Amino acid sequence: MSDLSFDLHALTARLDRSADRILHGEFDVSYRRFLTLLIVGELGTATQRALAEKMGVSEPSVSRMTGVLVDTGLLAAQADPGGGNRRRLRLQPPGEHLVEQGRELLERRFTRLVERSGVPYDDYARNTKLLIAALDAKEQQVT
Amino acid sequence: MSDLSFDLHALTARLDRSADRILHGEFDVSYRRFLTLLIVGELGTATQRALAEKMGVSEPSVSRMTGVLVDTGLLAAQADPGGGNRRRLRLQPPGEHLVEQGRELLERRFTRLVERSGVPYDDYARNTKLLIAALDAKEQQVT
DNA sequence: CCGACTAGATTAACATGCTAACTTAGAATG
DNA sequence: CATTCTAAGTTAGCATGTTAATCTAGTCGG
Repeated sequence: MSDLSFDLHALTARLDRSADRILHGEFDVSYRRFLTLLIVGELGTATQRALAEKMGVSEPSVSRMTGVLVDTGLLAAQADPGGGNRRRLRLQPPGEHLVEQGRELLERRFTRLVERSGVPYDDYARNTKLLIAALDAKEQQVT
Repeated sequence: MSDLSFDLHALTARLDRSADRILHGEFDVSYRRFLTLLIVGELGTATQRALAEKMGVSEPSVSRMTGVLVDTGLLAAQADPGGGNRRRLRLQPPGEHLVEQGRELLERRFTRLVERSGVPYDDYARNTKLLIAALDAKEQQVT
C-alpha cells in the first residue's frame, strides 16, 4: 500500500504552500484570497452562495472572505438589483489586475513543475477528475 | 487548461471530508487526530519534532494536537529518558485500537473508491509521488 | 562552576475551514 | 395588510494551520 491518500494530502499541501509563497512574495496576497478573486472573475457577477458552491467551501467562509477582500479594495459587493437578500460580487480594477498577473505566473510555474516531474499532464488530470466524480457519486448514494 | 491544481485541491478536500465523516460517525474522532495517532504508531516512539516532520506540519501544530490527544487519553507523552527537552510520544491502548480499526475501515473504503473510479491505482500513486519529488527538488533549489 | 549555545517544545496572535443558530429581504397567502 | 415561507447572508464558537517569539533542558568551553 503506497498510501495514495496521504501522498495526495502532502502534494496539495505543498502546492498550496508554494503558491502562497509566490503570491505573498509578488503580490502580498494569500493563495485562498487570490483563488476567491479568480473564481469571482470566472463567474462574472456571482452571489456568495454561488461562489461557495464553486469553491467547495461553506457560505460562512465565503462571507468572511469577501468581507476582507472588500475591505482591501479588491472586490465590490452590492445589493443585487434583482432583489432578494443577495449580494452581487464583482472584481474591482486592482482585483482584476491581480487575477490576471497571478494566474499567468502560477500557471507558468505549475506547468514547468509538471514538465520537470515527467508526469503526463493530461493523463493525471483525467484520473484526478475520475476520482472526484467517483467520490461525488458515492456521496449522492449515501445521501 | 483543465486546471489540475484546482482539481487536486477539490479532490483532497473531499477525501478529507469523507474520511472525517466516516471517523466521526464510527469513532467520534477527526481525521487529523486519527492521522496523528496513526503516524505516531508508525514511528514507534517519536518526538514531536519528528512527528511534525513526518506529517508535513509545523511544530506548534503538533504541540497543540498532542495536547488534546493526551487529554483524551489516546496518547501518552513523557519526558524522554534520553534527556534533553524532548517528549516521547506513545499510543495508549485506546489509541492503538482506534488506529487499527480506523485504518482498516478507511483503507477498505478508499480502495473501493479507486476501483469504482476506474483509475489505475499504481499509476496514479506513482505520478503523485513524482510530483511531490519535483516540488521538493524545486524548493531545495530555491533555498 | 557559570554563562552561552543548541535542540526541542510552547505561547501568542492570526488565517481559514466548519456547523448551528440567527437575521434579513422579498414573495406568497389568507 | 399581516403572517408566514424561502433564499441568502451573517454571527458565534470551535478546529487546525501558520509565523515569530519565548521558554526549557542539557551540553560545552573557559
